[in-house]
Amino acid sequence: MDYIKLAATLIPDDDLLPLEEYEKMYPERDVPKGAYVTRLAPSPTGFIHLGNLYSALADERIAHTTGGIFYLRIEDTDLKRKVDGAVESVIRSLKYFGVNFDEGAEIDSPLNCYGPYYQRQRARIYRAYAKNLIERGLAYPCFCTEEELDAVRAKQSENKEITGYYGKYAKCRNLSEEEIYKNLAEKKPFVIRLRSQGDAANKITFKDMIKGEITVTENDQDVVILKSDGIPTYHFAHAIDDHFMRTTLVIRGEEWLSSLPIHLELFSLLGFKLPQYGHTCSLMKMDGEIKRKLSKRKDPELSLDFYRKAGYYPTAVVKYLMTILNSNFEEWEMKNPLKDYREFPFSIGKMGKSGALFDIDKLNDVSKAELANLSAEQTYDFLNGWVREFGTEKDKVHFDDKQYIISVLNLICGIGGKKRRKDIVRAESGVKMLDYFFDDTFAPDYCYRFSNDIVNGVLNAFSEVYDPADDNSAWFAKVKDVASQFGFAAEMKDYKQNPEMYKGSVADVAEILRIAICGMPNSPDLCTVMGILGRERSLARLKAGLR
RNA sequence: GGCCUUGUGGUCAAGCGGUUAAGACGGAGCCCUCUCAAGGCUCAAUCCCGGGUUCGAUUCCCGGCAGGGUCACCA
Repeated sequence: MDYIKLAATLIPDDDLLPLEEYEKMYPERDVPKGAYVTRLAPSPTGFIHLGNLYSALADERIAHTTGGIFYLRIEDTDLKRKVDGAVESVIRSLKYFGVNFDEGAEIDSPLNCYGPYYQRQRARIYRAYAKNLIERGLAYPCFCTEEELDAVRAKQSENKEITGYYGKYAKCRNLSEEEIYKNLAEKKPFVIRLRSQGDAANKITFKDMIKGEITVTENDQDVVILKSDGIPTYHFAHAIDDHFMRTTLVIRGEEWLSSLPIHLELFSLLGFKLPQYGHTCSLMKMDGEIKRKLSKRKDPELSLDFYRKAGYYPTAVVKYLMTILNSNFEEWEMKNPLKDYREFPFSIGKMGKSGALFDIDKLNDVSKAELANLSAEQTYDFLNGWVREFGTEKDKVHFDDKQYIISVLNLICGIGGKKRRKDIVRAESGVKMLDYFFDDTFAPDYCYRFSNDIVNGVLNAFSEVYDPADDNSAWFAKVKDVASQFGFAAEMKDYKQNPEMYKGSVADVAEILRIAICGMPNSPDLCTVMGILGRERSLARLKAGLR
C-alpha cells in the first residue's frame, strides 16, 4: 500500500513543518543537572480540587527543590467538557495555596518558549506526527461506528475476552487500499488509530518513581490517536507535549497506570526519549464501611472552595498535604518550627504507595497550630479577609473596629501570655467565637447549675464590688469573697478536702459569673473578658443574667 | 471477570531478617487550673491469613483473603 499517498489524503494539511523543525523549535531545556521539569496538565472541565492540589504540590516541590521548572498545560482536547474561566480558576486557586507556576497557559513569563500551552492550539504538531506515523505504516484510518464498537465490546465481554480494538477485532487495521478510498469517497467519518506493534504476551518491568518496580503488559491495542474531529486523544497529546515541552518527570494519578503501556509504545514509535513517571495514589475517604476515592461529585471536602469558605488557613491545608506526601515532613517540622515548609527536603521516593484516607481531624490540628503562629495583627488580617468574603453583615461591622477585635484576639489567642492558646481552628468557627464580645450577636444560654436564689445573690453581690480597675488577682480575690459569702469554698484545696462542707467551690461561682457575662460556661480568662467589654456592658450583663 | 497494584494500632505512618515495633492525629486518664483551651505526664490500641526459606520472619518466596485502580473517538 502507498502509505505516503494515504497520509497525504488523510491529512492533507499543507501548513505542517518537517519533523526536525519541531525538535529545533523546542530544544532540550537548559536546567541544572538533577533538576526536574514537571507540569500540571488539567482539563478545563470545572474546578480544581484537593487531589489536584495534592499532585500540584508534589510537582511544584520537586521542580523547585531541584532548581527545575513547573509549568501549566491545559488539556482541552475534549470540547464537550470545557468550562469557561476554568484556567484562571486553576491558577487563582493554586496561588491561594502558595503553588505557583514558572511558565505555561495564562502565566506571564519570559520562559514561555515551549507553547502554545493549550492543546487545541497545538493541532499542527499532532497532525504532523500523526501523518508521519501513517506514512510509516504505523497508523491507519478506522471507519468503525460507535455502534459497531459497542457491539464488539459487548461480544468480547460476553466471551470473557479482553475488550478493545486489537488483533482480529481490529477490523480496519487491514482494510485494502480500495476499501479505504471507497469509504473516504463516501465521506465516512474516520479516526486515526495506532497500528500497535506490541504483543500482550510480553511483560515489561517498569520503574515508577513513586510505586517502584511494576510489571506492565506490552500494549497491543490499536488505540485512537486522532479523533474524527482531528483532535488528538490524551495518549497521543501526552507523548507529543511532554516530549516537546521537555518534561522530565510526569507526575499523575495512578488511574493512568493502566494506560502506561500505550504511552510506552507511543514514545518508542515516535522516537522520543521516555520521561520519568511518578504515579500518585489517590486521596480516599470512608463512605460508611467502604473506603473509596474522594469524588468530586459526592464529597464537598474535595473542592478547594470548601476550604476557603470554611476558612482554613491556606498554609495549613498545604502542610496537611505535605504530611501525606512525605511522611517525614511532620518530624522535620517539629525540629524546625520556624522554617518555611519550602525548606523541607522534599523527596519523591518517600511518597506513599497506597491511598491515604483523608483525615479532617488531622487537618484541624495542623490548622490550629498554624494559626497559633500568627500575631494578633496577622490573625486579624486573615479573619478579616474571610469575613469580607463569607461573613455576615454583622461580622463585617464588627470587623470594622480593628482595635477592638485585636484586643479580643490578644485574649483569645493568649498572645503575650505564657501559653499561646490554640482556639481558632479556621476562620468560620473563629469568627463565631467572637460573637459574645458584641451585644448584637451575644446569644446567652443561661444554663446555671444552681438555684435562682444563689445565682441572683452571686450576681448582685459581685456587681456591687466589681471595679474595672482591678487587676487579675484583685478581681479574683473578690470572686473568692463572694464565694465565701454564699457558702462556697474560696480555695479549691479546701473544697477538695471537704466537699460536703460547701455548696461548691469558687470555680462554681466563677461559672455563674461566666454564664452571665459570656452566655456560656466556658471562655478564656473572665477578668480580661470583662475588661474588654468594659464596665457598662459587664454590669448590664450581670444584671441581665439574673433569674 | 482480565490485567495492574496495596495490605504495620481507629487514621497517617517509621522500621525492610534478630527492635521493649518510632512518631503524629484521634481516644482515655492524671497534673496544672476560676471554666474552656493550651501545655506537661501516663495509658490503651497494630505487623491480613496460611504455607514455606531461615537458627530466627512484620521484614524474603508462594498461595489465599481483603482493599484500590483500570478496561471510551474522557482526561
